[in-house]
Amino acid sequence: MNIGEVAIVSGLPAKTIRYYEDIGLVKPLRDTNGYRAFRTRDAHKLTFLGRARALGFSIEDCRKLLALWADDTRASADVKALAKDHLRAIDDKIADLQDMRQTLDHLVRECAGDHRPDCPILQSMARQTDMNSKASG
Amino acid sequence: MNIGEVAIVSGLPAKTIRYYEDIGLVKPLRDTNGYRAFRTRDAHKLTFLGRARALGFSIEDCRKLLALWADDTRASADVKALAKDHLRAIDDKIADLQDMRQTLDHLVRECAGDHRPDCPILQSMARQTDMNSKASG
DNA sequence: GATAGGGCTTCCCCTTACTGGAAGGTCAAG
DNA sequence: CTTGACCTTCCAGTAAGGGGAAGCCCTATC
Repeated sequence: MNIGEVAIVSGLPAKTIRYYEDIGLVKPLRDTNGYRAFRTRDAHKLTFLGRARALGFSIEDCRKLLALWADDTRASADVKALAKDHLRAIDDKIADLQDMRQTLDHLVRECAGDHRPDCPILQSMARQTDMNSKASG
Repeated sequence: MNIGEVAIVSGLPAKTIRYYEDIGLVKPLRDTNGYRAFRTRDAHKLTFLGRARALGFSIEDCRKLLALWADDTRASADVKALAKDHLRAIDDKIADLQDMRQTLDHLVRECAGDHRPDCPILQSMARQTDMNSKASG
């Protein structure tokens, strides 16, 4: 399979596949003309990578997952630990975003959104703390 | 104020403040020794930037917000529009993360997490579609 | 055989928003 | 005069690719 075909099969852009080769995630063969020659298992690996990335795993996590996948003697506990760590990271991100969301949503609701310059959103971001107002320049 | 002091006052790392000068967000004066000399309004600007960034606004959005903040004739509608766009972007991100979270959480619950190699997490990421299984290498 | 086109190759720069570090100037204290 | 904390600039790197140039390869068509 050439890169174009494996791109269709795996659902990944050719650019991404070349990048994955660069960083050692896949090692396709080469035809005599220099073209990459992907085997079926390379395609499967790329599909795997696409799924793992879609679940938000980092490239380095994907590298570990691939190693576990390839290891018939793996313990599912190791995979689960990776997944749970990632789940926690996702939860943290969601919490951060929800904090932002709440603050911003509140400000948006407070803002009249008319032709006048008065704006609680700007006021909130400009409000100086005591610490700041003490500093004179 | 030197950069160290304004870093404390604004809560931003000195490195970040230099970067903000590089990209034109703040324009501190210079002392004869070459040190940056921040005025009170520079410090306020940096605090504003820190707040806006904490709400997740991009640097380019921050640039627009600063311009609106500086413009006494602004319409609060313009600020509100920016904020609402950003709120939508946040909502999209949260939705994406929650999708990931749900899938991953499901897989984690399915996985025994023991010494055996059988792992629904890996299986899920490795599962080939019909399209894929048709491709032979 | 020449040509057109599409696919493939490598290479380098660009993105976001900084962070780390090296090499060196400046300032106040002892 | 030295020490140490501050400041300066510049270079490189981060995550995960995307864009695009310059050029080779392959097939079809004339």
